[in-house]
Amino acid sequence: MSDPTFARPTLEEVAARAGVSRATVSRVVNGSEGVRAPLAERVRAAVDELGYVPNQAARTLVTRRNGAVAVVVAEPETRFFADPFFAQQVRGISKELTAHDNQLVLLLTEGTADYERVGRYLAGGHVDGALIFSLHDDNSLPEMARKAGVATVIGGRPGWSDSETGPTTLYVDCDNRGGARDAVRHLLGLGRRRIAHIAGPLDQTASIDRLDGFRDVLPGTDPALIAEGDFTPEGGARAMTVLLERVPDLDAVFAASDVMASGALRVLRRRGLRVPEDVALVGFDDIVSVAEWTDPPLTTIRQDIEEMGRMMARLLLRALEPAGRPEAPVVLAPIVTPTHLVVRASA
Amino acid sequence: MSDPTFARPTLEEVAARAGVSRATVSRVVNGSEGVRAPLAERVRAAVDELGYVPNQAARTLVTRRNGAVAVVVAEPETRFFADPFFAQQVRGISKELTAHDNQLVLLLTEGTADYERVGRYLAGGHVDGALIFSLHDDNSLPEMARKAGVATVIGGRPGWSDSETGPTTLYVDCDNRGGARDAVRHLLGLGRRRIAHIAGPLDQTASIDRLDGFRDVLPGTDPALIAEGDFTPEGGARAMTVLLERVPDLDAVFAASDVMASGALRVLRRRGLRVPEDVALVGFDDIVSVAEWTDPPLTTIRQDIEEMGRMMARLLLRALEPAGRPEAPVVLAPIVTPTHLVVRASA
DNA sequence: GGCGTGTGTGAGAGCGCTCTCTTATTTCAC
DNA sequence: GTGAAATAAGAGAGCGCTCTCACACACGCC
Repeated sequence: MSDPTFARPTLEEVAARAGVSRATVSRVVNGSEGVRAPLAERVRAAVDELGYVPNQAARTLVTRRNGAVAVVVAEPETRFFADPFFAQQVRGISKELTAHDNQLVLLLTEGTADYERVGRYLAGGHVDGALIFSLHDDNSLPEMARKAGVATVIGGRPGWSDSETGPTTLYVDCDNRGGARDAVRHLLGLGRRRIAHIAGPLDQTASIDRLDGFRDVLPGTDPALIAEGDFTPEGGARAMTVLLERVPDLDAVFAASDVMASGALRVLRRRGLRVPEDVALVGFDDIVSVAEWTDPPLTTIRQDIEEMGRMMARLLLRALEPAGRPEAPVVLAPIVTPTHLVVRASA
Repeated sequence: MSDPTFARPTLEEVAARAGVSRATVSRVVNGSEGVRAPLAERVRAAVDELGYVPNQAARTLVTRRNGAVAVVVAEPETRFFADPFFAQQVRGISKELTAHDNQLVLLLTEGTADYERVGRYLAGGHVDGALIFSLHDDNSLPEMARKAGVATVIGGRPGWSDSETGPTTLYVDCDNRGGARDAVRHLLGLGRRRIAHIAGPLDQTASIDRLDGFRDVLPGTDPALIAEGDFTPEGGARAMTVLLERVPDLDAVFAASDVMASGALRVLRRRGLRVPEDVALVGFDDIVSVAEWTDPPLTTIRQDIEEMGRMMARLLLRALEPAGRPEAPVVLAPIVTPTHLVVRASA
């Protein structure tokens, strides 16, 4: 199958065929200046005839650039796959990366046992940079990347302060807190007064920030109106059940994700509660395949997930650029994207 | 960020520190025989002290092995991400690959324009093998891999015959046809007599095989009872709508995927039809996050998707092994895994 | 026509590793 | 104790590429 005698042409052979030196072929292949047109043409012809493709390993060995970026997902269990959120983000990353001729190396970890493997991989110089989704308040993965001298951008605001990890930890996140405020204000505007919150796991900054936004608008909310979920439909359902037990007359729910909102919706319907008449429901994320397809469709806080993935990739690529060009100093700073309310039928 | 002065130790430096030659260090690092214990110990100590990690590019340059496998997903649009099916499969692949110290390079294509890029990448010798999900009846991607001399395993039975692509096209698929037969027989056993089928897109072999299984049990079925979906909830809903228009008194539906079944379920409920009392519904795949969470939970045909991913990786890795060892000839053949009926509440 | 100046091309080192081949050392039979 | 066989360690070439530097050759100036 993988034919060991499968000989790819080398630079040397192309050079011989075109009657020039290796250096000249290299120049043409890499598009650098200073090769006279007719010569360049002859080289290109030789490249085509031989079907020459540069050997990346050899190139990497000397340039110390891989043209590859690792996407590290630290998710002990199924969440990476269950949640369309990651999927969309990876898609954005993939698009941006391939647009700049970079490859995406996917590193999934199952529990902290895999961290060492990831660390070794990053240190091995396989990739130029890393995009890390380090959920749960744990900075060991970014720390490894730092030690390995690999540029890093984190998905989501990290839960640790900068002083721990050096000057600037780059990350891309949406305005979770502001979005949550908008959600709650919308419910308030609808005349709802007993508003509950289904939070995400509170070891993640996204969950914390959304809860903080909720509290910004409704300070001093009865703790009975807040239940913690886990960003799964099941978790949303469980949290909804708990909330209804504690506060049977609640008239609105702000769920910290669409996926949890969909779980909550099932419970509400099973209890015979009408949405939005009896209970208004707002989600978060605007994951179309979820929010538009619940019954009724979800009012939610939209964040452009795919674009955030793109931004992560772009930020990393910029961090990777050689320092030069002082006339256009590269600004490297975390990015926080705006959110906005999308009103559908559920609230 | 990515510190250019970040100097990783080389073999040479480790050798100097341990007071041995480069070759000896290499032997120790690669675990080959013939280094006396005390020396090996000294080398290991030097490796640890210096934090030496082999440079993969240099290694690849001489061994012609990358320790990386490409996962190519040819899906013009959102399906890769919308459908948990791929996600689970990738997870299985990832597990198996990392267990054998191989990396997963994810290559997503958006339309055929990207094919060329993928072809170039495969030809560039970046990866040892490729796992291709080439949906739609199109063999240009596997063909590219073959031309590039890259070992390949396809996800799902390819739609072309072997004569087109040489001796053996390796693939892993489940017994779609047999599973479909089981589904329909189950409905028949429940006393249903007007059984409809929501098929997947019929340019994919999985859809065709499932339809064939349906027809095996119910030959000569009225074409009005068969509608084509697209493996999305929306498509399932549309197909269900069409079927109800054409055959208002149907009493059972076999959907070619759980995701489509969930769309169909919504339509049924909206029409006031009870499941399973009025219409029995069977899905396919047993995607837990879908099948267990519909209302009622779906009866479906289970295939072990993650395990299939593992098998793909394992098969590829075996194909990659050096030819040697005639005493244990490596058998390389497509794999078809069994399916089985999982009875829940919907039928 | 000699000399700088600039531009285009070639020669060659070297990236970090593996692996073959050679040399040094040990082991054991006689 | 000697020599052959077995084993351990080292020397060095070379994987395919980039990139610096030296060189060749054109041009315009005095």
